[in-house]
Amino acid sequence: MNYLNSLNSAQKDAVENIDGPLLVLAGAGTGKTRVLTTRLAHVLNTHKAMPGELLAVTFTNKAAMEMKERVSHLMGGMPVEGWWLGTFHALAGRMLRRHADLVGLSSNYTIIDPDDAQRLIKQLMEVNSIDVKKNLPKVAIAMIDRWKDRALTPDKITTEEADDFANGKMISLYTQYQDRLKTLNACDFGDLLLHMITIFQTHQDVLDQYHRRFRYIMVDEYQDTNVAQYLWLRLLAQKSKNICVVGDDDQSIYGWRGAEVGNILRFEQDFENARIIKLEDNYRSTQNILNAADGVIAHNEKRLGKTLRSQKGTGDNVIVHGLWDGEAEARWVGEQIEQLQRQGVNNSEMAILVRASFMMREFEERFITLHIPYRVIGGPRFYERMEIRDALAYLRVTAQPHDDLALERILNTPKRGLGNTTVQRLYDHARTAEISLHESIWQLCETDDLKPKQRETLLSLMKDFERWRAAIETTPHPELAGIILDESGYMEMWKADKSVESQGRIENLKELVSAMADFESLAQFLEHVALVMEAQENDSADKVTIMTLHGAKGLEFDCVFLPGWEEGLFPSQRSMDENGLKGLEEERRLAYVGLTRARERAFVTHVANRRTYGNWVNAIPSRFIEELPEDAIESSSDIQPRSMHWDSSGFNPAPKAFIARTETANGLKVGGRVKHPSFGEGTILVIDGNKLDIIFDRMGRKRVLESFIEAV
DNA sequence: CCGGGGTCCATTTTT
DNA sequence: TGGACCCCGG
Repeated sequence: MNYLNSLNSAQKDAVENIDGPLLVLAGAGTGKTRVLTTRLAHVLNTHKAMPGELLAVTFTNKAAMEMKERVSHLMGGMPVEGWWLGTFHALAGRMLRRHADLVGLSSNYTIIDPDDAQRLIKQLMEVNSIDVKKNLPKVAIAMIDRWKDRALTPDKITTEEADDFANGKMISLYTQYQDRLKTLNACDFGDLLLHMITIFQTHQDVLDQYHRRFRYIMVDEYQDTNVAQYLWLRLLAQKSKNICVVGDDDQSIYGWRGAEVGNILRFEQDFENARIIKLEDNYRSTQNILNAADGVIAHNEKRLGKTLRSQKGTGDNVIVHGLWDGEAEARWVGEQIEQLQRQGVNNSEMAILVRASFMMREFEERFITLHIPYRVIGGPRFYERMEIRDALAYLRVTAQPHDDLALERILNTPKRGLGNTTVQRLYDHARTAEISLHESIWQLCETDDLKPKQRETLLSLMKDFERWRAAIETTPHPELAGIILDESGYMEMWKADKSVESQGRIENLKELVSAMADFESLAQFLEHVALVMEAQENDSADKVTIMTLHGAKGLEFDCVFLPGWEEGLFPSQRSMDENGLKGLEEERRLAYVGLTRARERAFVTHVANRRTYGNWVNAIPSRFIEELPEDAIESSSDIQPRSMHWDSSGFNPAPKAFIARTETANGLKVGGRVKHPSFGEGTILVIDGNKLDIIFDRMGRKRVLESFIEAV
């Protein structure tokens, strides 16, 4: 097989060891994806299994898509439809469609998104007279999510675990939440796995069916699995024992979301006669970068341990640089970027990886003034946008009348005069009669509980939905979606809207409608959208990337900037307070992930003064900086020794006097209309020396240099 | 149904 | 510091 020739011996070993449990411990940049895809192709090529007999699991849709493409390519363009290759959630969801009745759902159940889940728990908390200000619904839903991560159904929660939150009613709330979901014929993300585990544990015949089907199981990013995912895999693998997991314990950074590093650390004990193959040849980074990363991660106690060997040579030292404050840091990074540009590095080969998103703004502002093109990763996703969620709600109610959450969302959108009082009355009736909102509306419209105006509006809306529903059979679904958005007045609402964003929203809606054409039916589209819909990145321009360290996992760049390496920020204080040593070790893994994203150059910075929540605080360099091996780094600092004298009070004056003015030397005034060569027109908000804060009509608020601005 | 003003609060977020 | 949320007055 010629595809084996390009692999090193450890990789080849991992590809050819097909039977029995196998852990591939794949360090950063050691060709993990390549091993996984080649192995899959190898199983097929050696006729050990047919495509339908393989189960391949990833965490992200992106990873799943990439894997499909690469395997298909290796197999000479073999079609991948119908393969059991996807995310945990997509695969479990697909199984659950077939067996939904075993957990009291019907197969057309809806998958609710985190936003709906939060609204649902909030409603329940209010019904239970829990003060939702003191007990944030966000926290309640997080508790439930964490329980689900550990495969704990309400009956398995101990009083101790539920603690005092929500007047000690969390267990009951969890039960009510699950009941409510069942009534709604809905699942949240965690349920997809949890229900399947329940089914496997209570219906041996169903489990047998999958045992017969799946001869080989492969799992990517195993270090990020939670208990539920682990149990699901274990149940599926217990017969064939042919399970191959790939991962890196040093890159486990989602513990706060329920991931258990323990799963990968324990693999040998969990699966008898398991083999471990370590991939330690690194094809990505220079040895200096690897030494730096290794020096940091070596301080962690709980790890399997491996040492990366660069196949690229020593390279440059990792730069460590201290600066006065965040502004100086952004300025310095900007200068380095300009210098690298002059050396011929593409913008798209440079990235700023921050610990927390609030740190992004300072870089954005600086890049705007310097005209460095950049892209921020981590804004709201396509399907999280208001207009998309609204449109989906219309489609969901059309497809499934009893989807209460969707119906509630659009009942008064666009405004129809159905205010809070009406909705509350409908809900009260629904609850007492134990019926859905949809039924409740029909019933109440036959009484005179509601005012005639509301009754008419509701009846007309319900008739609209009936009409659209009837059209599902006869009208192609993208066309139907267009009709719905039109006839409901939703599209009109945005067309009439004069705000800056409305044009973008209309375009998003059009994009949604055209995206539907890729699916066979409305139902199939809705199934897909809940789990998979992503913002399409049609932005191929050459830009510097600004993103969080978490977002950067799996990516690589020539040059990586790692700002904010300060105690309290990185490692994050909260992480350490809440999770102690475990938290600190996860932060350290984050540092490891950050450094190993770099191919050629890495720049670590820290500042002496960081502004957080509006006040200035002194900062000391992160302990991770001390952990960097001296001979792999080159250290310098702009911080004047003088600055060390006035610390400790916690209340320092701002580093620079800020004198507010209302007019610039050239006569531009606050409130005046101006024009910028790349951002278009806007209004001056604040004047700060030669810098202006301007609200641009199309781009929002930005800080720019006066020299680029002219009055309109 | 809207906007003004006060208050409270702050990480990371694959599905 | 600034954004999200809520209450109240028009």
